Amino acid sequence: MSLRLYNSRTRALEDFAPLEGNRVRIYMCGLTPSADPHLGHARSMLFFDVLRRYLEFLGYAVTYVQNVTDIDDKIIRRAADEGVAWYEVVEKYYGSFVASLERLGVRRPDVEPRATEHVPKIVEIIRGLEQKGIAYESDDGVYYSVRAWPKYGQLSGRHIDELLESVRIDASERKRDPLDFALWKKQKPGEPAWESPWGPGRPGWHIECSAMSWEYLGEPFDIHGGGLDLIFPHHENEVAQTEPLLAGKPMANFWVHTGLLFFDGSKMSKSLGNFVPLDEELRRHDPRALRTLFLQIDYRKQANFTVDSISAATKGLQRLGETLAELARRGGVERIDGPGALDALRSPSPAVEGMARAFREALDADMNTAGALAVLFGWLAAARTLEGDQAAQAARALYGALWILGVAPAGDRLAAPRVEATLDAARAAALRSLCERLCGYANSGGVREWVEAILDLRRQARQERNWRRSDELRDALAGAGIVVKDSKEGSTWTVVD
RNA sequence: GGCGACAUAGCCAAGUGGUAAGGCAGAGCUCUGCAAAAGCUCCAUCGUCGGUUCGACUCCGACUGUCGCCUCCA
Repeated sequence: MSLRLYNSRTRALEDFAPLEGNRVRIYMCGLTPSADPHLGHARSMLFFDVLRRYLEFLGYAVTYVQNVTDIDDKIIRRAADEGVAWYEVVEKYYGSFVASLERLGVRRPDVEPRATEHVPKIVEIIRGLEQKGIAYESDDGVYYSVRAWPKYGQLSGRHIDELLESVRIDASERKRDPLDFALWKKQKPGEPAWESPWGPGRPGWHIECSAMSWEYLGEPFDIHGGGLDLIFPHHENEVAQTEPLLAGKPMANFWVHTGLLFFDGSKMSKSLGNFVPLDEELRRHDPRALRTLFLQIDYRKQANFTVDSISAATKGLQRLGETLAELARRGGVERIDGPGALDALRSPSPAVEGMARAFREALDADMNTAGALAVLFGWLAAARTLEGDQAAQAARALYGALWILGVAPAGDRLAAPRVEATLDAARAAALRSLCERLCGYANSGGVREWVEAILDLRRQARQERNWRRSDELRDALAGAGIVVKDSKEGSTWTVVD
């Protein structure tokens, strides 16, 4: 029983094993921060976050590198448009990206290297290619000679002659072959530049990933990831730049590509402009629900995002959380965060053995997260019958599973209903005056106190079996955005969105 | 034009050569003063047409449809 992953390099499902000992080295193509990131970016990062967690669960020591391509044509253009420096553009959009990923529970990479900080390594690689006769200098830059590398096109399944038919020839570029691409771009007036043997300039797109993966992971490394749209030309060119210097070894053992995300039927992309910025999307929806939604879709498939699909994920996740809370309560288990939750899943007790095995089998099968989630849901009914120590084991194992998927409930959900007010100012004010009217006063405590004060009145009414009064109070609260639910243990309430 | 992916119930969506996971919605029931929540139960024969096979949703072919890459893109 082991992890099998689809390898784009070989176009086959393969058993995964590290190249070296227990260490798994992953390089993920991150962002070129020239515009607001969107949900599609999040999808890729989310998947690799789960892959990373699962590899850790399996006992591997994972090194995860995700680059920032912090200089390119679009960043320069954007800076000009906004009248700011190129690095301010980078800080703005990358900062927003990082903040959004944090909300999504995506762990920070071990290293987030930037292209502009790795010019020496970039130069070194270009030098090496020059020596092999694969790179050449021209008036405006240093180019990669596509025809000098026989394997060009292998990764993405292209043929040079076919590519040639549809290539767009940019007359401004001085290259020998239309398919050649820039390794180094010589400085033009007003552009930022770094020193190099070819004079001031900047790295071309692609070379930064060759340089930084090599720098931090060594060559070859285990897994190279990215969105499917990067396979050509980006990944193809990375391979072409790196492998001539590796004496026949592949740059990365596994290439893992995530499917693209669509919004109302067409691809989300910066150039099409048909997307909602990620940070805005995260204000509208529960980040964990977004995670769940993506986990319910095969990572390699195209996925169409619609607003409706998110509510289904939200509800399902809630049920999972409710059962977990119940198991934790019965078993007397505190919230377990992080890798500490994994032991119960690694060596499961009899009560959770079946679930643990099925859960792993699903993830072993090319990270079938949808299947893994289905295992959890399917197990819920059986789990609810557990008591005492068995409930404790079940709770721990479920914590572990949810940690791998990154959708473990927030701690406060388990302890008590969410009471911290997320009410907007208008509704909070309405609530305050409601409290004043009903109770004759409103202390300065805030939403929580006001709701509790009103609920006290209602409890009284219920004790007196004054159902009419009770319902009036419930309706009044509902009018202010507070939903009350009664159970045998008492009333709970939540703020409605 | 070249290359490729996908097509499963109202929606989202796993999966396998031997008679279809799961989530949401919907229906019934339990609980409840009522409501909500929660729980239990029910709810598809897998785009079309051929072929291979004892047997196909799963393999092959054709067709139709949707989408992607070939240009910046997770």
